[in-house]
Amino acid sequence: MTAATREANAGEGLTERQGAVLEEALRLLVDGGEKALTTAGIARAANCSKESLYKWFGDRDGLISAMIGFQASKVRTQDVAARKLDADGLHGHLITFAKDLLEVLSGDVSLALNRLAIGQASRDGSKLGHMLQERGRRQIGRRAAALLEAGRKAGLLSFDDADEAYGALYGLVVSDWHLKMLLGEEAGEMKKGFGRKAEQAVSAFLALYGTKR
Amino acid sequence: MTAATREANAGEGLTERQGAVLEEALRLLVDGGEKALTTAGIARAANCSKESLYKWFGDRDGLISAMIGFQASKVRTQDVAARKLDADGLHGHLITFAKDLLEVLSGDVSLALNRLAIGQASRDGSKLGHMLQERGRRQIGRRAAALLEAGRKAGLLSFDDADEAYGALYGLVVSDWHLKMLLGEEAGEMKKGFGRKAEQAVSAFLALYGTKR
DNA sequence: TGCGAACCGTACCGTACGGTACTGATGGGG
DNA sequence: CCCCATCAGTACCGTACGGTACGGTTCGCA
Repeated sequence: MTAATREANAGEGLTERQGAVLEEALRLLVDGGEKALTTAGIARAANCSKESLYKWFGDRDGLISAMIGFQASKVRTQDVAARKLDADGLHGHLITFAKDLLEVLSGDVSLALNRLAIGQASRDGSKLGHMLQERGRRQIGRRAAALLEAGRKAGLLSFDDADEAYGALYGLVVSDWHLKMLLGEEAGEMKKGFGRKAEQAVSAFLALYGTKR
Repeated sequence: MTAATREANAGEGLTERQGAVLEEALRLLVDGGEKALTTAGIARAANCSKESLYKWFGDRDGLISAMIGFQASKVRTQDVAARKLDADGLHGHLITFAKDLLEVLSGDVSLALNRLAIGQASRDGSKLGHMLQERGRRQIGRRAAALLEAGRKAGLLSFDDADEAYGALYGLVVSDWHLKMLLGEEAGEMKKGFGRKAEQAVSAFLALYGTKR
């Protein structure tokens, strides 16, 4: 809301100390959920004063926004090397992308932040929700778009609407696993199936959008 | 937790009055999110006393469980008529199923209950999450499984693992729309695209698992 | 008519949270 | 050596919630 919030949203301009505080806040959130994310708890866990929290981040919403921005700034998605692709290369890149996507979505920090944003979606006009999608999904979406476009340029993929193709890939890879994990299904048990799931999804995607047959 | 909770979970044994109270509680939840779901607020909105709430439902968790059971008991999924299927019939049933799935997932009561269960997933051992999946998703999943099995028996579909095929169908239909809506994306704007989305998804699914080509 | 159960409305209690104010300690710059 | 900014720690305030207790009312039933 205030200057402090705006500065936090920029993702930069954060003291190392402030980053450490946000790190501790994320740990609290992961361990105990939204209920554990109290200002007093953060101050206690991070050995700082509540007054400093309010000076740095404005209010609780600003602090949460800063947490999202801070976490997003740590996850940098490297663009795929834009070399020419053959069929095996595309297949491999798609597999890697699918595994990375499942890995990111099943990360406990990602799950905790998504739960937090979803819980607040009704009362804050989905400000956090938009932020999460802009900062998190947009990144991995761009990576996928670049990969799909490279596949099309190499004559390996055929689609009219890139968004539609990406939607199909995302759905085939993720299905309802994300929701199940958000609802509390043990992520540890599911991670063992990620490899098989990724291969099945990529095979299906290539059957739908691949030119080789 | 207590006898009251168990009775509520059974979905039956609810007085008409109690059903009306749960209806009002659901309305509060839809309108104002979890924060608006206070015992005092429910009592005020439903013109009942807090004491009655605690007598009927035990505690707040029991009341929420009763809300989930109550809502699930209202949504009865009619099994598909088990007549013999031709290709057009299967296609039509799949389209209907896809539209119904999108319609259910985008309903405001469904979204509100999913948000509530996700928000509590960290602190209640995912009790509500399991209940939501058992009572809600399981129903529509069974309907889909019956439809897919009928398609296979009619020689129109070919798959080894029914769960895998259902996962692909679900992913193609829903993609990331559910998450976007949970995060606060305006559901009204998206509903216009449901028809096209359903057709695309069913076409893709039939391209993957259909025997006719 | 009298009785008891169910229930509404409300007052009440303990607790915990968000946010503010104050005190004392530390440390760097003139 | 002093001054001032920063920050930790804590006490504090108002509020709101979950849960309980109690008085008053309605209604079914003998």
